Amino acid sequence: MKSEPSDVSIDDLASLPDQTIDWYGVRNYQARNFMRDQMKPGDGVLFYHSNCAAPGIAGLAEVSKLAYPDRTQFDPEHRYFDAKSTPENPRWVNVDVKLVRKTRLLPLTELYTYPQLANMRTLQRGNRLSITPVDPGEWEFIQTLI
DNA sequence: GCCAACGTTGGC
DNA sequence: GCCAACGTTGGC
Repeated sequence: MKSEPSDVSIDDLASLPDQTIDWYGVRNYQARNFMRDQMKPGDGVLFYHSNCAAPGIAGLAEVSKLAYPDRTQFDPEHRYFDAKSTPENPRWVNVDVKLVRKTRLLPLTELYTYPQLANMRTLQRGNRLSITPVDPGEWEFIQTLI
């Protein structure tokens, strides 16, 4: 799961109550569907810093709550407000994510060097999704790097 | 700041 | 339903 550290960094997550955040702001249907349909409490999460000087995996986290309506879509003052969404028929959802532990920064440039990760979805050319599945083999390999 | 890639919008 | 225009993502 990608987060811009200028918005929410791994250290920000560590300082939050219960070290947990609602993963608000996803406004892409594919990424939303991953949260809605594939993610359940206890699932492992790679917390990734994107759009920053040192992009890469910054920590391990886990899903701590099933997907539910994203609070920010209903708030007209919020940058993620969606006028077409209603509480009766919400368009956007998010899961909650809880920190497991901060890791060393595993840079994107390093991830690209491992043949074991050659097919990792988030590393594929042109991928822009902020949330992508990680294969079990990729997950296990990454555990050995951090 | 550039730009490739790709998603969304809206006229027709 | 097509597709041009536009917006966003995110590495570099």
